[in-house]
Amino acid sequence: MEKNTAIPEANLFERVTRDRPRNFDASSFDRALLILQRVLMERYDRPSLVTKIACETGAEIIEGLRAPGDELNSVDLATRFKTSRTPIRDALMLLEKEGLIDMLPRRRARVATPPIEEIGEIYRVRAALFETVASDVVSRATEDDIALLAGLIDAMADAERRMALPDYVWANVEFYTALSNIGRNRTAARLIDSLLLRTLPHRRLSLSLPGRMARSLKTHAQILDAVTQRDETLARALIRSNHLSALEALQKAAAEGH
Amino acid sequence: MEKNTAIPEANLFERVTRDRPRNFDASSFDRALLILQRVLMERYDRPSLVTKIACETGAEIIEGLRAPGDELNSVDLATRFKTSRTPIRDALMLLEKEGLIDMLPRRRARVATPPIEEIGEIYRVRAALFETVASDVVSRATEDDIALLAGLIDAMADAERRMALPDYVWANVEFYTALSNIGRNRTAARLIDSLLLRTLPHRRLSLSLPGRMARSLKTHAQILDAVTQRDETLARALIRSNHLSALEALQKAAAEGH
DNA sequence: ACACGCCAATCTGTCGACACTTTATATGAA
DNA sequence: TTCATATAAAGTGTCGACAGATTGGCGTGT
Repeated sequence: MEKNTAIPEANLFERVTRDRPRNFDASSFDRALLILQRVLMERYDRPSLVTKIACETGAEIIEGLRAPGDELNSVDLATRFKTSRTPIRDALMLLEKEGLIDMLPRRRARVATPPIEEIGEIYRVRAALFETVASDVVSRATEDDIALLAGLIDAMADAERRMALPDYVWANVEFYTALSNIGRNRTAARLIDSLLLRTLPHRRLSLSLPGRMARSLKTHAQILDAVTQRDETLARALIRSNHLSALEALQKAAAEGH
Repeated sequence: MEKNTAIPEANLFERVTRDRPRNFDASSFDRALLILQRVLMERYDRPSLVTKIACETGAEIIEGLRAPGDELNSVDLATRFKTSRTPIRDALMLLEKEGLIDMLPRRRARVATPPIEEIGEIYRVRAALFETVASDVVSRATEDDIALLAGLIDAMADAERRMALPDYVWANVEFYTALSNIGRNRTAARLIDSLLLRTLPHRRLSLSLPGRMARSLKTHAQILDAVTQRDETLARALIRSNHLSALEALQKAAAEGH
């Protein structure tokens, strides 16, 4: 965030999107935006100013454009989005509720730096939620649903072949989203999405370990099989297994790499 | 930060608490306040104006002082709490995130009226979360923890003997809170609390069915036994069973009674 | 009596302002 | 130099105001 103590020539802030770094992945950013819209707007259609700001800023966090610990200055944001600080404040409160930022009273908001054990909790809670979703999916999935899931597995396999990490991640997210939809449990889906948000900033770490992507793909294909064969127990076990290995990979990568 | 420019005859709103109905249960209200503080403040100590308003208003909803569908007028609230509308708005956004009220843009906030199937989702999701907590509890509970749980079971039994429905509910909540603490999974505990909030307004309906309280008590005693004997599978099954029977009772009561 | 549409009153979202706090900078002592 | 302190700069929470949207009542026509 540029201090820019000089007079803020309005033209500098003409566009809402900030200057993006060289390796900025626009399509990945848009995916992040989409998820955020789903989580933040909940009750569909509420294209308010506040949610727009929250989505944009949240996507910047998820995409790593803002690093953990970075400050979120409400007056800078206000000038950037050309509004007053009131909507900014509301948007930041939304992001805090989603665990993407921390707000302490009278202090600037900061991009969240979740302790490692919280990450573990998130994965385990998400696994538990997804197990119940899986039960519903197994009992309700239609032929069309299964075809849809199969298509997403193909997309994941394609990304894996190309070793395209961001593509794989988002195809994976789509797969889980599809499961959530098939399960028809809106409450569970909302919580799962919310938890997903908090783990997305770390996704690179988790999947970058050698062989992790291939293993993940294999497990997901097995999940699809289990659903197809209406094997609830197996589906649940696979979902749990995948979450726990993802967590394990993440912890390992965090321990050695970064 | 008293501006004090307000009208001097503000004496009418001197106390923040509104006029309570004849059957107002102050101790129950305080219990509700406590839970709300835990959920809304998350990061401990943040006794801001906003959270205070949110807790007070949320407790009014939980205690049934505001019926589902009731309007929450921000200017009325502002005069009542002797502040401007800005903190009121923030507080209402907090309550919306907890599912206690619905806010549509440009429309007045209303006390939430969750559809029956959402209640079902909440119970099932909560059951899933508590099952994972139960696993942790079984493996980590110390002798002291078990003694604490036993004490809470006694309190529940006492309330059941006296047929004191509110006392039973809050003892029950304390029991679950104790389990959450023993489980040491803050993420799960936070979500469980949040889901609890949404079901509390309906608690009377669920427990008022004849025999329901006795059955609930029995199940909880069994849960304690399972924890004592480190029987994870049984503990999980009992927790799930209790949630599902509570849901069933609620649906039945809703179908016939109200 | 009812439906429809206009009007006034009310309420919401946003704004700029202000007092107080936190953070950064400059100053001085060891 | 380094540390502590004072002072300036910047930021946050809250306020009152305003424009536009929403609500509910009133009259008109059928």
